[in-house]
Amino acid sequence: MLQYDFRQAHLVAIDNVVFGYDQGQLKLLLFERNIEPSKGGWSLVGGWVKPDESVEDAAYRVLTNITGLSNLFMEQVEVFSKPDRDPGGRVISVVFYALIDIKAHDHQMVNQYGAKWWPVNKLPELIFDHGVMKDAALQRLRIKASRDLVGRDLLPAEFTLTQLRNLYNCIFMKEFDPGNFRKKIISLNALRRLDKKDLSESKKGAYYYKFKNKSADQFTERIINI
Amino acid sequence: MLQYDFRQAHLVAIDNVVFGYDQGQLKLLLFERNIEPSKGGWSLVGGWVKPDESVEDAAYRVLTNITGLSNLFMEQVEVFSKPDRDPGGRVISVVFYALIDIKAHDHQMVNQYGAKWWPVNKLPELIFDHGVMKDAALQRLRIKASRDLVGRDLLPAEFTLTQLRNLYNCIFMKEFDPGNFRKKIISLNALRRLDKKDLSESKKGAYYYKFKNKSADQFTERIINI
DNA sequence: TTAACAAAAGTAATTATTACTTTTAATAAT
DNA sequence: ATTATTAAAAGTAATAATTACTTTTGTTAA
Repeated sequence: MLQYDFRQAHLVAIDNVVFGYDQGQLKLLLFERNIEPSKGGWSLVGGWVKPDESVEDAAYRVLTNITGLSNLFMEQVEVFSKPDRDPGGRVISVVFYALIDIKAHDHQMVNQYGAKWWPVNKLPELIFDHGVMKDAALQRLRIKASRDLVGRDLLPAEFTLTQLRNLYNCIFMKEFDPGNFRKKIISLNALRRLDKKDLSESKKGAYYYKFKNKSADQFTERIINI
Repeated sequence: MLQYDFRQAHLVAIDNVVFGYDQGQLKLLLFERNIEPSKGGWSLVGGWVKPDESVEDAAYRVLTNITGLSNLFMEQVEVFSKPDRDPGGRVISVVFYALIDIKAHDHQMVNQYGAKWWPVNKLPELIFDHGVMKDAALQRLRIKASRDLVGRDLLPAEFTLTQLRNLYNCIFMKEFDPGNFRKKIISLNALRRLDKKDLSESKKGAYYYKFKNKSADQFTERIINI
């Protein structure tokens, strides 16, 4: 166990880019930092990696502690390790992104930690390199969403194709053609249409859909061309 | 500098998946490990991350030391951090992949370190989780090669379209149609045809091509559909 | 009863992909 | 010299996917 040289050890942290979707907007969960350096600035959802856990376990632990949610979708993004990236000291940070249903998580716990949901296109100034981390995570989310339907973790269980399209509009920051988007999504055969309509947005009403089953949102086929 | 808790520090290493191309084959540079654990097994090109360098700097330093090459193309793949991944102790490893011209590097230095080039489809048993690391790196190489022409770092300066196609065949482990591949590559407008032919493979001879300029292999357009 | 509205369906033009066939330019054999 | 041989290079036609639209539908509110 001790044949390796432990003199050159590093502090390793994780930072989670937590995406949520609410009121037609893609949002990010941010913390108001209450310790120096950069006290008062806004940061991603971070924490230390413990000696006997993987970085994945650390990222998951930190996020479930705050949101009260389990079975979160999380994916590794990239390591940030410039020696001066954190003015408080040399910290290597592994970035993850997570997708969560804003309605489902424990708001009280989030509030108690001083966290707040911000629309991705109206973010406050982020500390350190967290802005770059967010950009990298969004790019990874786009790659994910270009191959798999990402609605399951962000939308309520029952949703309209218009809602799904709006989520994709937010993720890719462009307007998808309603007819073509509908055609493509239905061709994937991953959603089941319910005999129930949302009448709040139009006179005709839009059918509610739900995901068929757990594995049906994993495609090999491309949904969005990026 | 000392407001962070340095009691829970980690050993951080890098492992490079070094791809080369030679004699029509995609190859991997591997080391015969001369320390326990797994002495005698084959490993990726690894090294420790020093206190005041980024993981990118560490990966680059390790590889230039061994090959004598500079200006290497390298890209971060993923962090491997399961507590028991290395039986010698808890080591967090950041994996990179690199593309190098086998003909151009310092063979003597490579040999002196006990390294050897192995065809990717005839690899020896790799130590620890290095096999998984290799798979992840190959997948990243495919994503890269699906958007950018990757020949520049792997092929000699002048090459035929048949050679380039064979490289892509190796990377994607499938046979691309000669006519369609040619059509696609030429349409990218990234190569310049020389008034010179390679007559070793056919009676007619195949024109040599070279890359136009440094930035011409960065496309937004898709080359290969994955 | 009708106007209004977005949902949902349909369409036609364009572009990209695929699976081929034909022609070409050189060498080697006759 | 002529011809056979070879893979390179060019060409083609069918199919599939994408795009930019138009039309129809079902429901509510005026």
